[in-house]
Order: sequence, then structure tokens, then C-alpha cells
Amino acid sequence: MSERYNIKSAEAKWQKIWDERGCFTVTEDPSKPKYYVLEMFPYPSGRIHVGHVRNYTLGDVVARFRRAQGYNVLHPMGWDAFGLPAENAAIERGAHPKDWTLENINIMRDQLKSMGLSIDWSREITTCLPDYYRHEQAMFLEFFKRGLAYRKESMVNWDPVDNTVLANEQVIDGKGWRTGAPVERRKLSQWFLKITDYADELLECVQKLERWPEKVRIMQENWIGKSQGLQFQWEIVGRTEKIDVFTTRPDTFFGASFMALAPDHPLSQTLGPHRAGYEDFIKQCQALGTSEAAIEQAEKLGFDTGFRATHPMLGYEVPIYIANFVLMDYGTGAIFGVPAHDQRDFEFAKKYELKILPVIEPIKGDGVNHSVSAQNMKEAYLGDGTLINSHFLNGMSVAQAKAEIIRRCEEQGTGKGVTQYRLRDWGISRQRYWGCPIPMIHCQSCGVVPVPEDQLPVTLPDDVTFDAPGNPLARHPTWKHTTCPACAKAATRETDTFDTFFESSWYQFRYCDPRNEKQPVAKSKAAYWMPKTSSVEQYIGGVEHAVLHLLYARFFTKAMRDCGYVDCDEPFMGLFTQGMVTHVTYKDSAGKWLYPSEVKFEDGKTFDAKGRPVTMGRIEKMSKSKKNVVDPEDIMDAYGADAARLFILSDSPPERDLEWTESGIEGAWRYINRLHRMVMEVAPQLPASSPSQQDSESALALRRITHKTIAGVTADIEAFAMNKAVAKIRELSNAIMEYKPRDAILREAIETLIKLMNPMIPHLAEELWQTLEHKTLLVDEHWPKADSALLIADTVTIGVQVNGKLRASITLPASADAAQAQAIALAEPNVQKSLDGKPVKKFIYVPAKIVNVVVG
RNA sequence: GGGCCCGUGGCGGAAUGGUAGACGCUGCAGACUUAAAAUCUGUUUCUCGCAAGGGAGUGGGGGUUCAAGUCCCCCCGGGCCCA
Repeated sequence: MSERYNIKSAEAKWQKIWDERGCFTVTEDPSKPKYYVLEMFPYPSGRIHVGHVRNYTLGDVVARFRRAQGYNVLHPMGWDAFGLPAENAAIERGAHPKDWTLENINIMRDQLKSMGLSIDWSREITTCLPDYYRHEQAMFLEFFKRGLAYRKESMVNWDPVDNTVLANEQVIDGKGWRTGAPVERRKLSQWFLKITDYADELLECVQKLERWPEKVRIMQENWIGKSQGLQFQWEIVGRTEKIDVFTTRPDTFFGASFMALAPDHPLSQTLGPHRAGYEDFIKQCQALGTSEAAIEQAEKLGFDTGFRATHPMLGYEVPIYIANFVLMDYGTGAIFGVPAHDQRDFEFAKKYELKILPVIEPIKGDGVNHSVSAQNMKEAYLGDGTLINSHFLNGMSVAQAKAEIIRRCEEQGTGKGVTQYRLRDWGISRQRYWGCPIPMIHCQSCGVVPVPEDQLPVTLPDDVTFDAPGNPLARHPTWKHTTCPACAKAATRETDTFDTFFESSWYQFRYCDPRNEKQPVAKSKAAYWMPKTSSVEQYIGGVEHAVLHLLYARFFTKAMRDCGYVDCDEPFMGLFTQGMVTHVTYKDSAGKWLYPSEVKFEDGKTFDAKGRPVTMGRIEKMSKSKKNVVDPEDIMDAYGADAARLFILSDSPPERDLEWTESGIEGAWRYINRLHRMVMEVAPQLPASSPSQQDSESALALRRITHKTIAGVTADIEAFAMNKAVAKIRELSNAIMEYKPRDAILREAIETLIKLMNPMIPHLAEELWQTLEHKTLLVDEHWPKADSALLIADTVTIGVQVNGKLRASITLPASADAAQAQAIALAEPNVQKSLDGKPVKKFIYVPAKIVNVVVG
């Protein structure tokens, strides 16, 4: 009868029609509310992976949904095209980074297009092309003019494998984030952006981003790491030097019983060598490594210098130690120890038998039993409480005491309140070829001189070699030689390029005006798509970018605002971070990883191509090294884009990990075919009109389900609960398939179903819409509205409990009162049996919810 | 060590404090078929029972409530971030 749905040709057909009619091409239209959906753009590594498919499917659901709701939707795509893999490809197989990158882009663009995404491809951007990066060179010069970009010599993390500088955040456990090689420390002149100027604003604003995941906000807050404290000086007995100390707990000032310096503190080198064992101790500290976690977990060790410091207020003396747990990078590299109220200090004091003086008494009745006597303390008390043993601070709360001690110190001129941040300025210099050249010139007589704006862009030379380690730009025979714009003498170009986080920090603006040759973005266009009040409504990407990319993009937005490019304060109003895609792993009898496509299934057992047994391993994040990957192109060839999209949306909540399974994708594919078959079969029999009356109970029931589904799916998509939306759509289709009459009510249900599933499986939806003989494109149809009258049922089925245990279920009018409910409930034989003749003590009736009979 | 999140059938997962297990996957049984695939129908938390019906059940233990997967306290296990 009906022919099988030809997925491949149908999907290609609709993609062509959407493309030819420019369905997703948008311009600024003041008559419509705008909605900006953005997914993190891909690095053109070669082929798309399932993580991309998940990311862009989620974005496409939002885009198509909002479009149907009448928004003017901006949904663009581009390429994060600078980066190390291109250079690695050049080294490994001799491909030029540019050719390699542009080829990859062509492949991946085709792959993305075959997903049927509602993207405005006319806005595509490629960050490695001069028409993109010329603008960031201009912006960098503007930043430089305003003091937001500067150069300084600094210790850098040097990755000896990649031969490049790493940002602090690219160092994980003392190792390079990409290579895993132990990082070396080197001194280099580097360009920095003054992100620390914005530390406070970045912190304040992130707390107001209500549509960001809580955990990402907390990560950003921790990264900025703002702390308030007191910085003041202690005198050393018998010496002229003073020790600068920073503390976030000035309230515990009077509990101080020792002083500790970082091993690499300058004073350690002055005070330490007087005593034997100093050298050994320092060596011991260095052997501990640089990882803060390791330092924290190691035994707290100290070296007594024999010197003593004087308490600035009380004048008593405390010993000065050099301690392995004090970090030079944090604060001033020197602390005073308060064993009663800091766990590390407490352990230290126990070991070296130092005085433990409690100065905070826990608030009584908070349920915590902390003794205030030093002998009984088993650990430091870190909570709030009332100050004791603290002279003028006695009786105050911790917060009051902090404020008071800072006030006193400032009054006496012995110290000052200090705000400190963990955040450091952003080092943007990279000693790489495949990045945006930093538009600066080094002149022997004039120093560092910016490239004049009319000479931009500074483009990368194409004729470079990768046969030697280091930066090809630096050893290029001619490229770096130029003349000084100031004095016209011979000078050299900066050969460092920007960190590639630079490109992704402002691309959200470029999409608003991607072909502008004069500016990064015209103010009028930015004002429409990214006004002060609402920038990107929905940003979607992996949680791995929770700190770096998002922090840099937020900073860039503020810097661009202050330089007059744009008006908005925050780039991304709504953020959604998706989970990873995982897959079971396979190993052959020799213990080698196998691709899922190499594994055969028989009788629930797994074999390789030659029939040898294969073992199934853990479910892990898809990775090439473990070969537990599937190629989206293979999936789309076999099952089509709709099936891939549907499966990806249906099982797991988007924020959680998704396990890719063959049976899952097959289930989605079966559903698509079943739906097609069903509509093909009933379409010719359906009346054209829409329903006016409900003449049967089953018709009314279907209408109710239809409208309940509209309300449910709308709410679910808004809440990003795509798996629940899919479940509701499938419920509706189950109801449709059970419904026998071929009437207007069935037409309404089917057309509603098609509209609701359109964001998820747009090709099939469009195909079915056409099958129902509509002349319009579904893509231009409005999102259905639920009839609220149909959402309220007039009879309900609820459970009847006796003493909280379910004994029966009853159907009664939704408007029934307690007396009616009681009569119906007690009439149930099962309820009577459970009552066992005992008197009803209490009767609970929550309309449309539950009946609970309480008996004695 | 601190913070945040999570523990529900064989599996992924649903459940504004109100009939736990929606929806799907898998399995099982049946129909169609010479047969298989595809498709369709039924069934699928465990357990006692021929059945009607009963018992247990959301990592473990306590508590609040007429009622707890959901709220509170303690413990166990897993994940992420910070240290």
C-alpha cells in the first residue's frame, strides 16, 4: 500500500526547499521581538562528532520553537578556526594549516547542513580569515590605547612538548592540559589583558545571571575568588625588616600564636639560614611540587627560624616559622597562625606544641558541640560565634569583629582593609603560527609601537615551514621585518599570536553584522540583536567551557562596551550546559580497543569480524583513544537526521550524560517510519475542517490529550526538558493510533502532533504537513495554543487510601465535595474490607488528588 | 578538607508532598509468513496466589506529616568544582 518513507531523499528535499526559500535568513525587523540562539561554534577538526550533533540539535529545537512562537530568531554558525591541531596536522602530514582548516570546514559544513538545522548560513564566520581577525586586531589596539592591554615580563607556564606558553587555567595538576607534560617555569615578555580591572563587575554580574546553571555561576565566582581581609605589618624582634601579612580572618587576631612564611618568601632566605637544617627543609618543600592540592594534603611541616615577631597590638612575641603550607602566590606569602580557628594552623600547632587560644565561642543551641577549651578541641572551629579572649572585640560576632579590627588598624595606621582576587590578568601571547598576529612592532629606538590602523590587518604569511620546533613566524625570512611607524627605521613585528580564546570572546557580536568591513559590528545591528537588556537569549555548549571561555567572553563584552563598540553588559543571558555523550567500550581477546562498528552481536554475545569473542567494558565518554565512537555521518546515512535528532533528545535529560546505543537509534527510526505510515494511511480519509463539536466520549478524550500535550510540550521545551517533551509527543501519537474515527478531531490531533514535533524532527514534520495537503510550509506555521477549557477535566480518577495505603481507585466528578467523595470511597468493597469495621477517625479529601481514610 | 549535584525496575529515565515506575530500550509470549526480516498484539519492579487479592519496594537508618522518591537529621556510595 503506502510506500516506505524514503528518509534520505525526503530530508534532502526539505533542506533544499528551506535553503532556496531562505527560510532561516533573518534581518533586523523592529516589528518582531528578537530571539538570539547560539551554540558554541565548533573547532574544524575534520568531522563532526556526536557531541556536536547533541549541541546543535538542542539549539535547533530552541530556534525552531521560538521561530514558531513568532520571534525573529537569529541562529548563526561559524568556525573557531585558529588553533594547535592545524599546526600539528602540518607537522604530521605536511598539510598547510590554512588548507587543512578550510577543507575541514567544507566537510563539516556539509555534515551540519545534512542535520537540517535552521541556521542562517549567510552569516557564517571563519575566525582564521583576515575579514574576521582584522577587527580583533583593531580592538586590541583600542584596548592598548585605553590601558586594557599591556606588556610585562612574567613567569609563564611553558609546555615543553607544544613549545608554547599556557595560561594558568590550561595547567592541570602541574601538567599541560593538552599534552599532559609537566610544565616548566620560564620568564618571557608577554601581552596581557587587564581582566582584573573587571573582577568586581564580573563577580557582581554573574550573580545576577538567573538563567545560568547555578554550578557555572559558582565556578566563576570561585575563579574570581574575591576575598576581603586585612593587610598589616608585624615587627621582627631585633631586626629592622617587617613582615607584611594578609589575612581573611582578622577577627581571630588575638588568637595568633605563631607566624609562618612561605618557603620562597624573601624573608625566609634572610631569617632561615641562621639555623641548621634550613637547606634540607627548603629542599623538602620544593620536592612537594607546586600543586596546591598536594600541599594541602601533605603533613603540615615547619622550620623554626628562631626569630620572633611582636603582636602589633598586644606586644607579645610569637615564633616565626617557615611552613610548607604557606603559598607565596596567595596574599603576601606570610600568615599569622590561629590554631583554634584554622584547621591547618591547628594541625601545625599540635605538632609543634604551640599555644591554642580559642577566640570565638560557638553560638549556643546551634546543635554543634564545640568546646571552647583548648585541651578539648579536636579540630579548629570555623563557624560563626561570639568573640572571647579578644579585648575590645569581646562579645562581637565574627562579621562585626572583622569590621572593627580593620577600622582600628586603619585608624592607627598599622594596616588596611584589602580586597583580594584570585583572578589574574589574561596572558594572551602564544608562540604559534596558526593564530591572529598581534599588531605590534618592536623598534630599537621607539620601543613597542602599535601598527597604524590603516595598515591593518596584519596577515599571516602563507609560506611557512614546520620542520623545526618553535614559532614559524619568528624564523620566517622576511615577514617580521618592517619599518617603525614612528621613526621609519627598520623594526620587527611581534611574532606572537593571540590565544585562540580571543576569537571566541567576541564572535557573538560578529554574527550580528558578519560582513561589515569597517567595524566588528555596526552599533545599530548590535542594538537590535544584543541590546543592553537582552543579548543572547540562549547559549548552549559544553560545561568544559564553564570558566575560561565564558569568563573571557564576559570580560570582552564589558571591555567592548567601555570602548564604545556595543551597549550590552553581558553576552549570554541564558546558558545551558549539556552533558557528554558516552558509549560502551569494546575490547578484543588481545585487549585492543574496537570500534562499535567492528563488533557483531549474536544471541546476546559479542564477537569481532572473525568470530572471536569481544568483551564489553565500561560506558565512557566517547573518545578516539578508546574507539567507543560512532560517526554521525554513518548514523545519518543509515537512519536519517530526524532519527538521530530524536534519539539524542529522547532518552536523557540534556544536562546529563547521554548513552549512545544502537537500539536507541533504531527505536527512534522505527517511530519515524510508524508515524509516516500512519499519516499516509489516514490522510486521504480526513475531513478538511477543524473540529466544532465533540460528539463522542472518545473524541473529547482525544481533544483533551491533544491540548494537554500542547501545554506540556510547550512547558517542557521552555524548561529544556526535551526528553519529557518527546515522551509527551509519543503519548499523543499513541492516542492518535488508537483512535478509530477519521474525523476532524483526528485531523486536529495529527496536525497538532506535527507542529509539536517540528522542532525535533523537522523533515518528517514538513513531509507530513504536505501529505495533509497543506500548501504552506510548516516552518512558517504558528506554534499551537492550548485551549484552557480542555485542560480541565470534569471527571477524575483518584486513589483511595486507608491509613495511607492504597486500597482502591475511584472516578468522580472533579467538582465533587468531601461528602460525595466519602460516600463514593466508602462504597468500595476493598475499602470496606480494609476498614474492618473500625470507625473513621478522619477523612482527607484533596480534590482531583487523593482520598485518605484514617481509622483507629 | 570545603562547596554543589546525584543514588528510583534488567537499562535510559518519569513523578507542583497526594494511585511510584509516564515515555522509551531490552526481554518474553502470540499473530502474520513456507521461513526469516519487517510489522502488529499482549506482557515485562520483586514476591505469595489458579484467581480475586495480599505483601515488599525509590542506597541504608531515624524524623516531620493523614500522606514522603520528594521535606529535615545522620550514614554509605558516585560525580563535578574549589582547595
